[in-house]
Amino acid sequence: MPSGERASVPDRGPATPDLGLVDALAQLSFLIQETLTRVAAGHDLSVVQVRLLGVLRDRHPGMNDLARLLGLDKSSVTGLVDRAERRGLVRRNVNARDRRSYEVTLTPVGRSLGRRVAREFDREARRLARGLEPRERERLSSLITRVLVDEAAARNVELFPK
Amino acid sequence: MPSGERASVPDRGPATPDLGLVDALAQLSFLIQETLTRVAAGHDLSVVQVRLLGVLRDRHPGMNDLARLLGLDKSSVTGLVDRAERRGLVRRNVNARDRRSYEVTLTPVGRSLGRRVAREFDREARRLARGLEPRERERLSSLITRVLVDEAAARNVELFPK
DNA sequence: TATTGTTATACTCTATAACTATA
DNA sequence: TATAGTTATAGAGTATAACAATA
Repeated sequence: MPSGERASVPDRGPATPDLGLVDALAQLSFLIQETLTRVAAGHDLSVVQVRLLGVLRDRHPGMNDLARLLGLDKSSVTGLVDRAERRGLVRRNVNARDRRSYEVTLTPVGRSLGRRVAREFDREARRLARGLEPRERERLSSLITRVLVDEAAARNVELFPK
Repeated sequence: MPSGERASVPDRGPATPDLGLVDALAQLSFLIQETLTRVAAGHDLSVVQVRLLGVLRDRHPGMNDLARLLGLDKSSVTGLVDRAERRGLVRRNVNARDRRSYEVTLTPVGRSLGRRVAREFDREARRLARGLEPRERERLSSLITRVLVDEAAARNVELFPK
């Protein structure tokens, strides 16, 4: 049930409007995805290609593992890796122990491109929160982390790697 | 500059881990989009089709306006509306005043489908925040709204319709 | 001429089903 | 047989460029 409370800080001009939790979450997610899409596009990458670079940063999975990690069918990953390989961002290395499978790894170019995109996204995302006080940013980060931790637990997945 | 603050509330079991603002925002946006994708897919809709139904809820724009509202090229909107029209969700009505353009409107079926999807997404989104106290949900909603209000202002766009 | 919309074309992303090669 | 991966195919979604019709 949506409660009708107003914000407790009375120093925000007219009325401190609120979108409500659901609309706020939805619109925020579009804003973040749009930001990521824009940053990625600046390097001729799609969001899923950026995810691929991110997943490979500290892993060298096979195509099947990659499919699981990205939540895609393995046949989708074939094309994804094809295109990234054509651009010299990743490599399929033969796996000596199981000749059916590969080890997909980042090339130096892919790694550095991934880093650059991550850095830019970091900057843009912080820019979006520039209107919040440091304490508020902490609170926001903490509340969102709580939501993500709960969901990870519900899915029996670990949110914090290593 | 990334500040190194730890969470200030010391009452969460082991250590109150925090993803940091940027990762939290990114992962949250993927979680929300995944949720929306799943709900939409349950009705054989894509996220952009859901957005189309949403945009048409209280508007009857032309194809060009629609392109602007959705942030797409008008040629992309042609296919989008084609597919929705084929399914009986929207209609292209001739515009008597300008015979070059249409008025795109929801059919009753499209309107009711949009409502159903919105209701389901609402439920799922609330479910994601079920681990937060009511006061915390308010705070989260308020902080996100602040971010969105600031960004809307920066873009000179109005966030609250009507 | 300018605007509204479509068409032609091309590419990415995605899935399902059938296939190959290896285990 | 079971698993890892690819191929064939199909379709959504997107953009650019060229076009038609209307203003």
